[in-house]
Amino acid sequence: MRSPEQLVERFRSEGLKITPQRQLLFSLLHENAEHPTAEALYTTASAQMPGISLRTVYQTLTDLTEMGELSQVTFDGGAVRFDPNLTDHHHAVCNECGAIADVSIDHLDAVSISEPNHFSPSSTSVVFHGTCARCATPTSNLDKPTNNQTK
Amino acid sequence: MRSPEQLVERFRSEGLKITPQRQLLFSLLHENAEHPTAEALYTTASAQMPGISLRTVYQTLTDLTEMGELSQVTFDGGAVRFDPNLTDHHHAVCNECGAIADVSIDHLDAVSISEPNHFSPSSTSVVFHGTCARCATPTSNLDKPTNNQTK
DNA sequence: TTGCTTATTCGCATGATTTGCAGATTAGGT
DNA sequence: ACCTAATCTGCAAATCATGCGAATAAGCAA
Repeated sequence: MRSPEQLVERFRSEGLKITPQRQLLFSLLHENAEHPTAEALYTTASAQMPGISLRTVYQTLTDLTEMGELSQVTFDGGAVRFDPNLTDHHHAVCNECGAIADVSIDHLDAVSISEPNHFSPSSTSVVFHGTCARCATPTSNLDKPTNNQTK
Repeated sequence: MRSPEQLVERFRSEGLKITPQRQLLFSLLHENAEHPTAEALYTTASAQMPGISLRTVYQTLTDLTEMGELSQVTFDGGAVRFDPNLTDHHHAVCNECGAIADVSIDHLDAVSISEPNHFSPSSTSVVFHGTCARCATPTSNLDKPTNNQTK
């Protein structure tokens, strides 16, 4: 996703309005690597802007997604998560705390479908499930995030 | 998933009852490569057993999943799909018709997470999006399945 | 600044999927 | 045939997401 400033430009150039709600969401999403759900963003946004509607959060997220500024990902049937990282990347989901990390992958080009399924892939997504560094460390079980997993 | 006969044995040995509803679902799932949703199974089951409850379908699918006889997969935020194929495999989703095919993957062992994310993967899942053979063939646009995609 | 036009916001209703619950039913053993 | 626990079923309810219309406000023009 572009910077809030660039998004403002883009919205203006497309005749869309710059509302405080949108500006807040732009900033909350900017370089956000937490893959938040709409609800999570709504909670955060509400703290800074009491009264903002969950409907508006969904609307803005949908708009940004349609504009290609945001991508949506879902894991294990939970709620949709929003990812402002538009670079080619994949995900690692922690089985313990549910945290989702962006990961780059080596040698993905070597991967191919075995048998002749006559399927032409236009995109490939890889999801790792496992234990994240924080949960793997027995020491300092303090500051561990609670399980964010939806399912 | 094991054969209906083997499942009957397993259920019996665990003190579970062999009901006609369960037997029907065993047979509908056996070697089913369509990755059906609970609703789809309910529709098919209802044709053969009018009156069967959607709740029972969900219950049985959940039971089989907990027994490790079935796995659940979701793509693009749609409804959960059930997969009786317990072998190590991955999926190809058609952007046109939404069909989901099981695929085996070559050289997956070569894939690794780039940077030191200190993440220990316990499992890896790969999903290809693209065009399936049937939708790629301009001829015989007859017998094409309608779009099954949930989203 | 004032006013106008129309995009946006907001709240509520609705839809889709899934699970909880409790009473009715039935499989399987005695 | 009878008992008892497992199962089935229907309905309520939870969760997540979208449609809709009325109220609001951004951006432009005068």
